[in-house]
Amino acid sequence: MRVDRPTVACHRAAILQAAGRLFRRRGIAAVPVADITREAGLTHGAFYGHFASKDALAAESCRTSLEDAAARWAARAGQARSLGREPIAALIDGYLTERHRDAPEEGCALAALGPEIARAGPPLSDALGTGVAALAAVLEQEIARRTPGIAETDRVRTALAILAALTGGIVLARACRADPERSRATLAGAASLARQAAGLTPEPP
Amino acid sequence: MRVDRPTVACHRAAILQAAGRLFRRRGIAAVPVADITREAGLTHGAFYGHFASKDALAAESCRTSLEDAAARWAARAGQARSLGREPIAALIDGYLTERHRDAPEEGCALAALGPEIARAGPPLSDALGTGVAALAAVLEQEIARRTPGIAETDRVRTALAILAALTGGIVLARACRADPERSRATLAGAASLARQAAGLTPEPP
DNA sequence: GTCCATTCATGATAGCCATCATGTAAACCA
DNA sequence: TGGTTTACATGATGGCTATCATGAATGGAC
Repeated sequence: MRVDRPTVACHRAAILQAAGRLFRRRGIAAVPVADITREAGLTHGAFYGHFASKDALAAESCRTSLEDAAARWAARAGQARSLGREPIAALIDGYLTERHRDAPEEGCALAALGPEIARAGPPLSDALGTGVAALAAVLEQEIARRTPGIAETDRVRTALAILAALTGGIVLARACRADPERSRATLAGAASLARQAAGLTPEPP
Repeated sequence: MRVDRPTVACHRAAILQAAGRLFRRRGIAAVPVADITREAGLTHGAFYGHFASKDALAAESCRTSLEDAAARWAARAGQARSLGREPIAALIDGYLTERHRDAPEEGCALAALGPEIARAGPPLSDALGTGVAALAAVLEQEIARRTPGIAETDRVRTALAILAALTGGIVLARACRADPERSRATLAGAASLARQAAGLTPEPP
């Protein structure tokens, strides 16, 4: 049974979205193609009409997941600014939450899949590099806005330091999730750290 | 062919060490049991005499990898102190290196396998939690030594913040390894951040 | 020195999974 | 509206891998 053109685009998008969620929750290697298509409302046979291989899907999924995240970051920063709040603090507080820790399928692909993707070959790992650059660019822009005369070296380093604190905070909070108090302390500690890196006060509740 | 008792212990240790290296380089799911035993100088048939399952091996490997790392941290801190150097700075500088970034098989299991292990079931993920606690304990002890009157809450939070910066720094540096300059900037930025968290000066060449 | 338990190697077994082959029905085009 | 193309479903296929079964040979206890 054939379907019309818009539906085809819909199916492709559904596969991509299902893959993004399943990969982030269970890891790329642990998710069979059939699970992805089932989640998208199709069967495994439909897959290879939309993507050349599971690897190709993983690369595209990684790219779009991180680009979407960067777009959300930019939107959140803009919204914070229009409400008179500090944009970088808004990004930090939105990232280092228990909700993000507990729902990797809706969260950052860098924190959920960074090591697995970094080990992979160039098609996949390149997508990760591009995505990291996009996230860092959002932070750099906010840093430049806040400190107009900052040297490029410092701006880049600061953005990457914040990103490292965010990523590490979630990875570590997930790693010690069996000890809820320690896990919460991790989120709080990493948030203070990221604020310090950004030149903000450690605590603003 | 049977072997004597010390050799049996040797074989078991060789499997454990080979597993630790291969898991950290390629990921747990991506390493077949046969590769591990071959690296240990045996064949796949020998495996189940030493470990109940691949999962059991992974859990023990995770535990010993992280406990060894904690012991190395403690040793490095002690050595730094006896040389008149700041122990926490020595740990930070020893961790956030290009060598560590490029040789995950010799490095920290938390940075290499954190997300994969955190997704796993209790036997494995518990080992990760225990290991994180051991690493954090080393940092806490050094923090207490440097700031004797520090409140426990602050000590725990600071230790976890440093650990998050270290972990995130390596994960991020590996994620953008295709851009060497950015990757180096990540290591430098994360190191400054970790020093700040520890209350040290950002830069001591 | 003999016998038995044990350790390892070789060789199944069985399940999972990525990918391909085929058929069908509907969409698109003239 | 009829023919062709296309998207999907069903059903192989082949490779990989965890685990088990068997056998040989040696260490260790008496």
